[in-house]
Amino acid sequence: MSSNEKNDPQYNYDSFQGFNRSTFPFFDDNNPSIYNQAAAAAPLPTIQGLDPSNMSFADCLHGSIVDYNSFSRAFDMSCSSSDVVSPIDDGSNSMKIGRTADNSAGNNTTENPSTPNSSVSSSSNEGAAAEDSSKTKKDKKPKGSKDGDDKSKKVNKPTKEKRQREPRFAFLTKSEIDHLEDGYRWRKYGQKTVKNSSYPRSYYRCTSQKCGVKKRVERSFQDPSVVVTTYEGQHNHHIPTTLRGNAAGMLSPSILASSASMATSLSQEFLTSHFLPSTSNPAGDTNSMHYQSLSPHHQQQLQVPDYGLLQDLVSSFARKQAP
DNA sequence: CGTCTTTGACCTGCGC
DNA sequence: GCGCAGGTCAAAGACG
Repeated sequence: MSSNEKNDPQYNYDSFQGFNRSTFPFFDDNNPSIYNQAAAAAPLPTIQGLDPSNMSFADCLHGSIVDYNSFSRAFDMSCSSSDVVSPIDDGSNSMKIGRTADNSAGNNTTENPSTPNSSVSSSSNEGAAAEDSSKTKKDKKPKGSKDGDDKSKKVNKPTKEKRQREPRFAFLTKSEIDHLEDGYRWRKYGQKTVKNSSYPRSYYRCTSQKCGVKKRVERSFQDPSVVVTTYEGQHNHHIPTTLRGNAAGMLSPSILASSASMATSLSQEFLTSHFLPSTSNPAGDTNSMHYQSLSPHHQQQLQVPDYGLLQDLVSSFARKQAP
């Protein structure tokens, strides 16, 4: 955790990799859940450039379909205001994402080769780099070895190229479940305690080969009922069909439409989700991330599921979209 | 047996 | 340069 993150609640945030009505189940016109009904009480805006009927949350994560920026701009609802009080602005939950320097360097090393991020010019090389990186890492000394040479080998990667972060987006979810199903399969590869937080941060990686998407899951220190999920990178594959359980179908609009129970379950998880993207970065940094903050008004309402709040957010979005 | 989680060690980047 | 904190690795164990 860097001190600047403590001081700046608006963490650098990269381009928001997509959004659609299906991201929130109640955006799904076919979703019979009560949330959908509630949301239907007021017309929902159509997000520019999106086909709201044929995208899933996974599509959103896949991120190759839409212009993220349109949504990012749309949801830039409080970044410039003075009422920014992030529920994750306690330092404890802050990501180590204040790496604008890294990002601005425009280097490429690891991560998902499929990213459409135009800033990544050598995607193929990037993918290769990712594999090489993992190989070299695996070549490192066995645990417990004290050989200094091995230690140097462990860092057998290009040293001049700073690590480039994938586009990331985070959202808050009021849920008792830490690891929310999103349709993809994840392998947990690490867990760290976070400074000033009693809740650990878990690190997940997509289990699909050649898919370097990662995500971090942690609980908000200030509001333990809120799960902060941060995705990094974009999937270069479809949702696995061999998921255990029903995760693969949970986020498919068509299945949502045919399975009220699943839809309801999902809706509960996402009921109080708040996507907090922002493109307010004046430097146009494409590899940084802003954790958009909620206004006190919204924060207060975050305490309880409130359809009105969701509509509020949507309305705010609609206003932003209006010319 | 394959997959996933746990967990301590190690690496990296940043601020001082 | 040093220390801190975040991020990652990979062996070991758990689980189905």
